[in-house]
Amino acid sequence: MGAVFALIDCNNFYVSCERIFDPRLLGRPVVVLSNNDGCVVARSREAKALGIRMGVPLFQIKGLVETHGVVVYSSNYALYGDISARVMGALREFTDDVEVYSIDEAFLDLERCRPVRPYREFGLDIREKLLKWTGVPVTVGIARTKTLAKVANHLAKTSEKAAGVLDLTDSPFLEVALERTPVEEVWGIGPAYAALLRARGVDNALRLRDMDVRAARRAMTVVGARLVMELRGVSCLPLETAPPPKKSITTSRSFPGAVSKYEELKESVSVFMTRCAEKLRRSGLAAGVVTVFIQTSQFSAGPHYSNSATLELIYASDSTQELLRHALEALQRIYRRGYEYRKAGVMLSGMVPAAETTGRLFDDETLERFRRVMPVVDMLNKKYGRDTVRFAAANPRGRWRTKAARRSPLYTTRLSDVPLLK
DNA sequence: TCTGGGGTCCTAGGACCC
DNA sequence: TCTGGGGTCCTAGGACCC
Repeated sequence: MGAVFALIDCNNFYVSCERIFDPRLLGRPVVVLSNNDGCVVARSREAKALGIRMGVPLFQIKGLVETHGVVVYSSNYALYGDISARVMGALREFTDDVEVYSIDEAFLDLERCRPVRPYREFGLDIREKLLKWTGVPVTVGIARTKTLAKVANHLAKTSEKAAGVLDLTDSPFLEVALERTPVEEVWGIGPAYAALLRARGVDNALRLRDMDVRAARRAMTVVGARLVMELRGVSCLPLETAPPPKKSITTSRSFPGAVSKYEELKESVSVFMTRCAEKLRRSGLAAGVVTVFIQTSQFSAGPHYSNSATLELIYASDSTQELLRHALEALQRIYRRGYEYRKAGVMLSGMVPAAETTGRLFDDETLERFRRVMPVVDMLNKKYGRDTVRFAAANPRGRWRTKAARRSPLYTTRLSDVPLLK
């Protein structure tokens, strides 16, 4: 018998994280904003009920926020990342076969959980224990393929009767479930494919399942063909318990206001490169390609400019110092005076395992010093806090710094922010 | 009138995910 | 005034090579 997939999805994850530490938020409309306090990226059930849509800019719902006392938070990724790790850790109490799919979702193979109880019972157990252990409410969808588990999860969220768990394995309800799932809700169908499918009368998951596979392939590449098979119960997407190595690492930010000066862009790009290099070393990788991009606002009326420069390194590196030099060279190439920049970013690619970096022809003493300094910097910053030791160019307090006016305390990751019991 | 053919690599763009 | 960030995969088409 094949796998039985359970998709565990945290409900309104960012909002749920905030609620753990401030129970007064229970029952109230709460939203969490994207970087720079720009758009809504998470909504409590009450906020959804007010008609606040995903991705809407904050300034467009100001009226609603005031009238209904919506509680607004800046995003607090340190907190969400930490809670996510706890949730995933809790899931591993049930089985080692956990695929961490995103910050708030995981797939499990229930066939490999012992003892095998009725799947629904198992799902209810997971739900109850996760709530008790982590404070995060979750929804569980169970089916014979990942795509069907997604469908089950989606339905479980909206059905009272499901009580947070829906098992569609060998279910007489399967066809009804598919029929009730609008085509755009299917995993892998975005706006473009949805429009294309609807134009052909394929408006729900059942019709998509019964679509000719070759037609699906023509319209949506092999991804679409695979998707149709998955809806038919033929598993094409296996559980991936070990994450594949990263192919690229990006750090980019929008600025809260216009940035025109080269010096300020240089500061921001230096900080972005520092963050990228930190992530790189944490993954045990070195990068052979550095890309820097800068752009003006896509919404402003003024003159637009957007450009990027990519540099290929002779030797892949994981040293902030070295990568920084290349990033600033790239920035110089694309910087033009007289524009109001609103966003910049750095991307690393061409990854190789750090341990396998090519030996250099002139492996001199200076280079060896470079190589030794980064682990020390990482260690100090881990112990005493980010940017305790940094390169002079990377000033994290510049005017370009991301706005986060309503961020909750770093409850779980900064000692001085840990809640006190009184 | 006819103007080689086939393989590989790279890139840009488009689609999707959370 | 104010509009996020970080990823992946697939394909077509051009460059290049023999």
